Amino acid sequence: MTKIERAATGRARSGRGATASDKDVAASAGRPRSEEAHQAILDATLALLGEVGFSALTVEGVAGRAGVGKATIYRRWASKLPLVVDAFGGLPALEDADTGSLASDLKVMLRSYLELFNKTPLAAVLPALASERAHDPALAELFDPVLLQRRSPLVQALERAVARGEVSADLDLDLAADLIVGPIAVRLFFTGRKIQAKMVDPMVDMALGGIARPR
Amino acid sequence: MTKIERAATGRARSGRGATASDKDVAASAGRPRSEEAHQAILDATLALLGEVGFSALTVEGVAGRAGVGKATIYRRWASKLPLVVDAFGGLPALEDADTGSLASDLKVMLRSYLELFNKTPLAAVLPALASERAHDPALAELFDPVLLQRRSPLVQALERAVARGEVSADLDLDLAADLIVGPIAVRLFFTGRKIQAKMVDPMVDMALGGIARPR
Amino acid sequence: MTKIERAATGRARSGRGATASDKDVAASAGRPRSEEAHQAILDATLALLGEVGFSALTVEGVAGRAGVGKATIYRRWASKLPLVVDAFGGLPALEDADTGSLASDLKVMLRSYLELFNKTPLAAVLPALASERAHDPALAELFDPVLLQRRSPLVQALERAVARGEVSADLDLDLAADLIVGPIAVRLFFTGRKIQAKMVDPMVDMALGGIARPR
Amino acid sequence: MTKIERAATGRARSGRGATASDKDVAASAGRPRSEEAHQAILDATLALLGEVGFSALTVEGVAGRAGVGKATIYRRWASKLPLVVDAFGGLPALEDADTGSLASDLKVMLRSYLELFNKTPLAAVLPALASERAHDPALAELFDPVLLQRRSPLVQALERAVARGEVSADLDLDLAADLIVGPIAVRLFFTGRKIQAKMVDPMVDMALGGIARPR
DNA sequence: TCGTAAGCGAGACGGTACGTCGAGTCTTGCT
DNA sequence: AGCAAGACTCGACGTACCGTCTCGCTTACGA
Repeated sequence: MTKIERAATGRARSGRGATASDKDVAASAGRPRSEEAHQAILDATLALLGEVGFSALTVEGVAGRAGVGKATIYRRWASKLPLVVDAFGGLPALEDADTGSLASDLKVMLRSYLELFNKTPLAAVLPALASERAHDPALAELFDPVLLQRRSPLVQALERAVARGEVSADLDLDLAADLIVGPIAVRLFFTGRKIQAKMVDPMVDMALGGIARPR
Repeated sequence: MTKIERAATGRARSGRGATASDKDVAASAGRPRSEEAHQAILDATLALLGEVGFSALTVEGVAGRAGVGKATIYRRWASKLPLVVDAFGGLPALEDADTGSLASDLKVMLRSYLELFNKTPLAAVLPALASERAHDPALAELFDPVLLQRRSPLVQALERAVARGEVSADLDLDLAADLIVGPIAVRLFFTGRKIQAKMVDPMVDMALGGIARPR
Repeated sequence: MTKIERAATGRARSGRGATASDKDVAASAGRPRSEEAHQAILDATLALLGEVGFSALTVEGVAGRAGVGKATIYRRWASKLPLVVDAFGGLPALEDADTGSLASDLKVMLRSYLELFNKTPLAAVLPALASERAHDPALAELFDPVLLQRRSPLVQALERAVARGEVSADLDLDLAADLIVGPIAVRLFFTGRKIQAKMVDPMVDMALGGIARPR
Repeated sequence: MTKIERAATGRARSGRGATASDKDVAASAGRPRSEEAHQAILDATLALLGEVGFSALTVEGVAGRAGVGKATIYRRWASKLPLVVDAFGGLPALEDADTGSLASDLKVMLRSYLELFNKTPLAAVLPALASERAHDPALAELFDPVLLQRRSPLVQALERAVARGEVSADLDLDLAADLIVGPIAVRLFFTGRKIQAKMVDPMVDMALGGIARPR
């Protein structure tokens, strides 16, 4: 009732006759959720992920660190998993680089991405979420689009290479993307050592040139 | 550690022949540990890993399923992590195949390995352990040798290919191995779909031939 | 306190006549408190007291039942205790009866009071408030005058009996009142059974005549 | 366990020596419950009842004070109510006194009982339990027998008085008992003042002699 | 007649306690 | 000394209310 009136007013104001796209519906009864608390929670989550890792992360700990009641967290996220997915989604992703050649695009992108692994809890979060994904379809639904979006610059670089004729037009781009990041994933998951920036060139070169000696 | 204990116990029980000189003296006062219980615990662990996944696996549950007291588990493993590592170590690994060509070696090996993912909790366990590894150096120490050993057939196949001249002698074999299994790892960790056997050929071909169109 | 406010508001709304001199000045800026909400809250409180009892009574529940925001309750009462005291104060009390003899006065009064126990949440509220009273002096201050007022018809009946010469002039009337209602209190607090109306006569007779056989 | 103790006591009292049929079989699998913890919990409960009262008593507080985990409390009592009933049952009760006359029996008994009100949390616990009793039949079942047993010395004193001819043989002893303790109950529940020892004599005298002036 | 100040329902806020669960340890009596 | 059973302390879980605090709104008064 009130809601309808308000929505109507809003629409009237924006003077866009039938604009179906009104997103701000549903609007508020009661006190609105605190954007401040929201951010404090995500920040605390990332901080603690970096400090104690995923499995030792407790909702209670996040609440304490964020200066927030537990209920305020549970009002927004059903459990620590979607919370971590959301926090993870806020971390920087692959940054596209368009240098004119596939090899150098990839090298620039991967090198700067590797830096993120050393600056953010990314390395701790990724395997943990991957692990939970398997047994929790609801998590998969949250997690997958985030992942997809994060690797899209990689696919774009490959598409540019196709356009340039650097790679064959009937290449399976998805598989190619997996091949490029594969070694990083393997070493991230199964190795303690930090992955060194100088590994990027051999990785990219081998992925592009292949293992087998060209006859 | 656990393996050593098991080996020692096993030896003590079975062969009395050469034993006097053995170093595993100290041996038994009191009742020896039950090999039966040991195996029941590992079996229950694998069964539950498959059913509920790693994060919902509880020591209490394992004890119940194995018909064993909790203390009997803690007497052998310090916590659920080394227990799972041990159980994981009991799963079948890559099986070497020597067919005369690198491509077909790899295809045979990967195809049969993919089958294991569908038959065992491997797919559930690997990412979970990888995730814990990061924040638990003690776990890394247990886990890494197991991993290394499991991929050794892959490296051997590559070494044979070097010997045959199929690949260049100065190839970084470790990196090559990562490149080959990379796409599988990526899809295992970040995808819900089971990896299909028919993906193996394109994967191996792309890894061997490279992404870039040979000029 | 609350009563004073209510009275003041009521007067302010209706009569404008004699008001200038009234002390309840300061009066209104802004919207006056809703008498409707006030009553809805008290009604909801009594209803819920009857349904779920005192300890399961929540302010949130009262607000919900009364169709009122929590703040509207806290604006009027500091907590659920004074609220319940107020609600309790609205329940009917002992009703004086002047029949000419102490015995029959008491029997009439107690009989009709017992009926209230079966029709109102009185039986649930009294022990609860008594229990809180002990550790909450502020509550005592609210509660005691209400109690005193409620039993005054009893004392008046006794005073009439003194005047008539039915009882000795130097009788401790307060103690006598306690003796009369004592058995009801004991049974109310420590017994599940409803107190039956037919118990009233023996109770009063025994209180008046005493336990000991007159020699 | 408490039940067992009570049953045991009962049996011992009824002195049926040879009950071979001991029901407490079932006996031990696993570690037996710690009698030490049991007592520590009851002690902590009584201490806290005295300090903060019933409604501010928390299970968490009891656990902390007793140096015990919460689960250890919940393993024995379903909630704080039965716990408090049990603790209450451990408090001293009316102590029988046989002086040869009803009046002096009662005066001695009540006087020493009043002392308990000042030394134990009795005064805080009784109204609280009475209040909860109403809406919790399970509690009533625990609470009633304890109450009954606690007032039995009073009934016994009355029975002796009947035997002696001090009171009429067809007196309703239960009602008489209620009349005697009635004033104490009323003042306990509805008055802040401690009940003074010197009130005992007038109370007993009025209960025995009656309110009405003997004609 | 209109501004303004308080009241209104709604519901989020930081907290505290709830009752449950599992971790890892300890204590039974038995083997 | 190992075994199954199960109680132990501890600490996190997710829920429910507490009493307080915005929200956007209504409502009456006094300028």
